[in-house]
Amino acid sequence: MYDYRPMNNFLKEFKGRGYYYQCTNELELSNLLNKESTNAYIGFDSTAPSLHVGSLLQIMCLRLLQKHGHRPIVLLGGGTTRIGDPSGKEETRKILSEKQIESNINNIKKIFKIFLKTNNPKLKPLFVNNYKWLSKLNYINFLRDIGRHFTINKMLTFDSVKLRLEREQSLSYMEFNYMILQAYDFFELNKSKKCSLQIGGSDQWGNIVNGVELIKRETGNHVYGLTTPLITLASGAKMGKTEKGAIWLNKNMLSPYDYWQFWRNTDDRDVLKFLKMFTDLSLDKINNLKDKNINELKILLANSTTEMLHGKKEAENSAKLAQNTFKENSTGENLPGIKVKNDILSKNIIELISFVSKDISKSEIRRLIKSNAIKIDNKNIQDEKYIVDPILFSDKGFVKLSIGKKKHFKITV
RNA sequence: GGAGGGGUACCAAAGCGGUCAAAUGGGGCGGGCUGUAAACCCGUUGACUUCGGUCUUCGAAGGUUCGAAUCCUUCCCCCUCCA
Repeated sequence: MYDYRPMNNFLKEFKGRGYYYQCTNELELSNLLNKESTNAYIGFDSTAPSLHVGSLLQIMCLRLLQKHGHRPIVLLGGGTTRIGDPSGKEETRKILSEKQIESNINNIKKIFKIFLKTNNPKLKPLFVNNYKWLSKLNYINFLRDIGRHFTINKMLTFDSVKLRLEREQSLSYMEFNYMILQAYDFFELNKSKKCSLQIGGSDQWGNIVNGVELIKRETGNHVYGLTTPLITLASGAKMGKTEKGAIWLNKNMLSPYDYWQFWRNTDDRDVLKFLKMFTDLSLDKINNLKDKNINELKILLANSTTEMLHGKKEAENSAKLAQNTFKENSTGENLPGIKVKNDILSKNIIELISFVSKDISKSEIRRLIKSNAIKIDNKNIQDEKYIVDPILFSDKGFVKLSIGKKKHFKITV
């Protein structure tokens, strides 16, 4: 029997933007979303004090959901963070202290408050912490009521488990239970928050399906799962972590300017894809942009993404700063300033750079100097013993230090 | 439990008594080209340095030796095959 009702708009856009990978029952889900405002959840890892760009796709899913009149539920896993998802992990994860997890969760919440801001009280994001219910579980009851729905035979076939076993890496009983707990989370949210949809990365498929089945068996409710593809860059690398470090979403961990730069430096081949995935620009509009100059598009991408996270003003400042730095080769007055004490300044250039960018070793600084990478006020410095002349400070009050072509600092005394 | 193979820098992988701070590839960084892209080319890639050198690294701890990543002993970990 065919159902000719049109596909739900959320799903349509979800697919159009490239978010779609798999769904447990697309047709039924489409009908449900057409019929009523639905609550949907995504769980986020709380092992770090911020989320990075790797989680952005998930966040965008919730944002899209909200745009289409459904309510996002953000699960910050105080409970499961204490255990650690074995999916994709080679080894057992370190266990964090409660205090750390609490503080992580609070920081991460800030990100969602930005992305999921709304005036409609019905669509406000719901924050839940699974520690609340997982910590109260009674072992015997849990085994009897929930555990009976899971067969070891099946659990052993899940990739997260299978891979570990195949490689003869140890998988603790604690981790083995992760998938059951995640299924239980969904069950709990279905019960208490009427949550009928779980979204996640494609690696979460197994965990999500478990939840869907558990709910069907326990309650007879039909709920759904939806997964997003793993985004790989044109270069083949995973998104989110560069060699310079993760692209964090919290301002205090990565400046808006660096965030802007991350997007500005997108590989040509990824630009349109990212515009669809990570901006609010309509798909029609993006399709019309195809022939535009690629660098214009990258700036558009950087502006849109930065504005969404850090606000219009920060986006504009970043764009302006980039313009100054790269196009006009300016003196750098808008650069983030770094205060340096006189005694460091009066030593030599190596000490100065070492102070400004403390993760570069002195040997490396020497190498950089030899390879023409260091500039003061756009002038190449070739002498290791160079000392910044105080006169340079006198007219504008600062000096621009450049390390390579992309790192620039405004040095003040 | 038995037999064998192995643990080397960010990763992969050579070296198997001195010439080893350790070949090669990937990655990173810097330079060139350009468009703050990709591709390509060149350089560089333990730390400190008064640029003469000095110090610390080859699973861990000991030992042999003028000298050890390389040989010996013990220990830890991983892999393959058999039971």
